Amino acid sequence: MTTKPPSKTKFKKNYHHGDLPSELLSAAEIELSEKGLEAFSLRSVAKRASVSHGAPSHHFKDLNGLLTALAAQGYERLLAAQIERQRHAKTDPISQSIASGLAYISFATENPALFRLMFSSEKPDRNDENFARISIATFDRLINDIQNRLETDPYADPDAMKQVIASWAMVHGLAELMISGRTERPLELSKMTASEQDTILSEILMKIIPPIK
Amino acid sequence: MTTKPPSKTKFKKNYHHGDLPSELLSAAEIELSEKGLEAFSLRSVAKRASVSHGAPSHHFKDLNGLLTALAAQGYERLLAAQIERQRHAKTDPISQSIASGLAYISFATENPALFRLMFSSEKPDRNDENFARISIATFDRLINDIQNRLETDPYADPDAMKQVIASWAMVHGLAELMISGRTERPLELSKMTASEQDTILSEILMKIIPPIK
DNA sequence: ACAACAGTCTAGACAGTGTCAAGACAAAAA
DNA sequence: TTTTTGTCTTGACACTGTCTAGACTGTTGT
Repeated sequence: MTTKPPSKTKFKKNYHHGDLPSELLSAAEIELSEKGLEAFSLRSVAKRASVSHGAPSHHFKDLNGLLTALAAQGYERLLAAQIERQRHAKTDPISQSIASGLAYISFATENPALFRLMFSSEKPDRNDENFARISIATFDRLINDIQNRLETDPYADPDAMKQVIASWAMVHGLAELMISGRTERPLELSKMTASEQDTILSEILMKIIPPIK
Repeated sequence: MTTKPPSKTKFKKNYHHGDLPSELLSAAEIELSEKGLEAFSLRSVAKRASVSHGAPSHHFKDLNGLLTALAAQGYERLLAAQIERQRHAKTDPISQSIASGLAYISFATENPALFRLMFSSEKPDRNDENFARISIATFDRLINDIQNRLETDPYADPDAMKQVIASWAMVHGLAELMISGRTERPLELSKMTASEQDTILSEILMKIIPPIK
């Protein structure tokens, strides 16, 4: 079983050093996507990173601490995906909103366990500085998109804020229903190509775009 | 500690009998709402029902088996709450739809852990007969509501089906965002009375109602 | 009436979990 | 070189879900 040499050589990985924190994070992400949130285990993560079960505690306070960091990293990727998708979309406000929504949904369907960790779990510590900052940034970006579309500041105009919440709820709910398999029966998205799916999803999302004002 | 008499008397609860299954279910529901889904434990449920840790297995296959039954029971209550709320609402199709949505949201905020178990967890067995039947019934009721509103059959009219999904996603997403505390900062619902909240929520839900056709 | 049975619950064991304390080890600082 | 600091391992603890064997109760069959 001990195929690994005694690591006497300085070339070998290391005793410390090797950036264990980020190694643990990527191991955790793989574990999360393979086993799902509810079967996620800190000890498996440590094992996957070829490290003892007690090692993670020196870099993350807790199991929840690691999950908090993982979730924060997820928000960064979600945000990046939205920006990237908007870059390739038309520049009018509606196209930009749709692009953002489609990216949100893609992120959810491609990383369902991570998405649940970010939005539907009580495990991440919402008071964590990093987590709070980045998750609020996601919301602020949404506010900004809608502000461009409606040409009013949602924080000043209550009806605009309702539109913001409605839009977010719509996108978020659609993502949740999709990753829990509830749209498959009525929509049969799995029988379509990716671009056909985008078309359908865009049409659904358009339902929340107010008619020409 | 053993304040309980040896239960030699036939009056005392029992050895068997006493409808342990339903006693376990209600104990489970209390545990679920007190500790949350992620800290839920089968052994605590057994303890709360004053029964040994092995007892539940004779009535529910699994931990997941018990949670499946609990979730199914949740769907029944959700459906009942919607029907009840619609009974007290105006009879026009739009008021009926809004009433159904508000009941959905109330259910979620009053039973957040149960709601998550029903919709955002992989623990319940979706192939369970009872679970599948009742969860589909919930969706069918939604279909029916929208059918009344649009006067077309969503299964025949793709655009109507998109409207169905959009409406469901909206309500579901709003519920999810609320129970994860994400609407508090923008809406400050906790500072309002229940009826004020209903007004705001209704206005948000109205955003998905298509304009007079 | 008594015996056999089926249903119900208990009790103990097992592997797995997260967390904590004590120690071993390597690299940097003195 | 010695000390100190940061890093990781190891073992223990209480807890989890599941399985097995057995004890007890109530019913059925004769």
